[in-house]
Amino acid sequence: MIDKEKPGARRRGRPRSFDRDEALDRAVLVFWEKGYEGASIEDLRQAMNINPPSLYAAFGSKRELFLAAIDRYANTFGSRPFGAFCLEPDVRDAVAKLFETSINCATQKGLPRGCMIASVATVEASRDSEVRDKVAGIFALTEQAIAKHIGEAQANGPSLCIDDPKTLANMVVSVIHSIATRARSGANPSELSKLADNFLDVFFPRPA
Amino acid sequence: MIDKEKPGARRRGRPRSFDRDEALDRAVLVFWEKGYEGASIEDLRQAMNINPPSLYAAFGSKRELFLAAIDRYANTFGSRPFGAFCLEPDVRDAVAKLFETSINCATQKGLPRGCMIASVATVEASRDSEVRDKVAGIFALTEQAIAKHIGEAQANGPSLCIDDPKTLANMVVSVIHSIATRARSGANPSELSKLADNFLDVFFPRPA
DNA sequence: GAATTTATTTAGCGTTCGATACAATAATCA
DNA sequence: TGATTATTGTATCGAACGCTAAATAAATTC
Repeated sequence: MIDKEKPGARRRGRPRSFDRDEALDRAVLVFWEKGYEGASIEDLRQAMNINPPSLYAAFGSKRELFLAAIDRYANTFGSRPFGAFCLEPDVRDAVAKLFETSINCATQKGLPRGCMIASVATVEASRDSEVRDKVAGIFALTEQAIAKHIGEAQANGPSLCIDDPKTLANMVVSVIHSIATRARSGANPSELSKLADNFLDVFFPRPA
Repeated sequence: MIDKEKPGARRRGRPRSFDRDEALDRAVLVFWEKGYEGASIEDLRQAMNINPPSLYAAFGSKRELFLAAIDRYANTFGSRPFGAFCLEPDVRDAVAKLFETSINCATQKGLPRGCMIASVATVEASRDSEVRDKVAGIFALTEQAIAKHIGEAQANGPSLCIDDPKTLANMVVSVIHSIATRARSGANPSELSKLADNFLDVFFPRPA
């Protein structure tokens, strides 16, 4: 199922008239907004601006398109908060930035609410073990990466109230889960920021 | 749309051959497992053990059945953790019990994973404002009720690291959101218990 | 008992679902 | 240039979708 497409070396046959990743980005938005079952092939092909045969030739099936869309989301929207997080050397600043960008992503105007993985894919995880393993893997990887950065930053900064980076990362991801859930159900950014600030004050208490 | 059925006073016409709430309980399980769009009328009527006309006569439409199922879930499975929470006079014990029962409910064998509201209804909240308002209302009510009990218990117990009950309740609900999300994606009870314990230690630090 | 009311069973409505057959098109390969 | 290979647009396919018409059954009302 791995696309061995090499950008440089041209392949035989009529070339594809659309960019695969660009079409996948459009599909991500549809799944993110409507959920897996709620998104029809007609919805998807319209957003992707292609016909069904092109969709099936490029992605195999609706389910495979969804699996690809999960990965695509993880590598685009999903990784933005983590990118911002890694740019901050101070642990508290980093987590604050992680929360802030997560809130922005989950409530951005013109985009679906919440998180495509935590909010949408998780529902399908109940019936599809491949989706479940993918989601669990993404959660685990994210948590590990956050723990790693926390551990590194911790070595160069002041001691924290939670000494184990893995434990702290686990809690930080939990907050993000709630941000996604609340954003999807209509919470506005200011509520979510207050939630994030409260957690920050508990995890990283300012010296009084 | 309110069912004015009075249990005592018999109504005219042929009586319903099934119990409405019992059928609704079966529908809850189907929606909880498969999601709104993933659950077909055929799935539902089979689980409810009735024919389509009976389903539509009793509940109106698939969407109205779903809305009724959300309320039903909130009043059955959804309220169990809160019930256990309220029975504990000590705040820390109460929150611990809340987490424990939430984990049990979200990972119980023979039942769907996660939370029907946080995991399933939230996805539909994106497209259906009535679902969104319902979910947001349930979240808000739960949080208020938790805050109230915390406030009352706080008056009779030791002071907490977070003085504002509303803030603490907000955080507690956030942890439950993550429990639901993780359980749906395959996390086992012991992982979730560790998560809960870590939060408890932060919210309610034991005197060292 | 006859009329009325409501729920049930059976069968199937029109629509949309995910997915494809087919012929035309556009590239590479020999 | 002709053969080969892959993608395209058009037009659907059979199945499943949400839902309902019609006739029958079981209760109350008069």
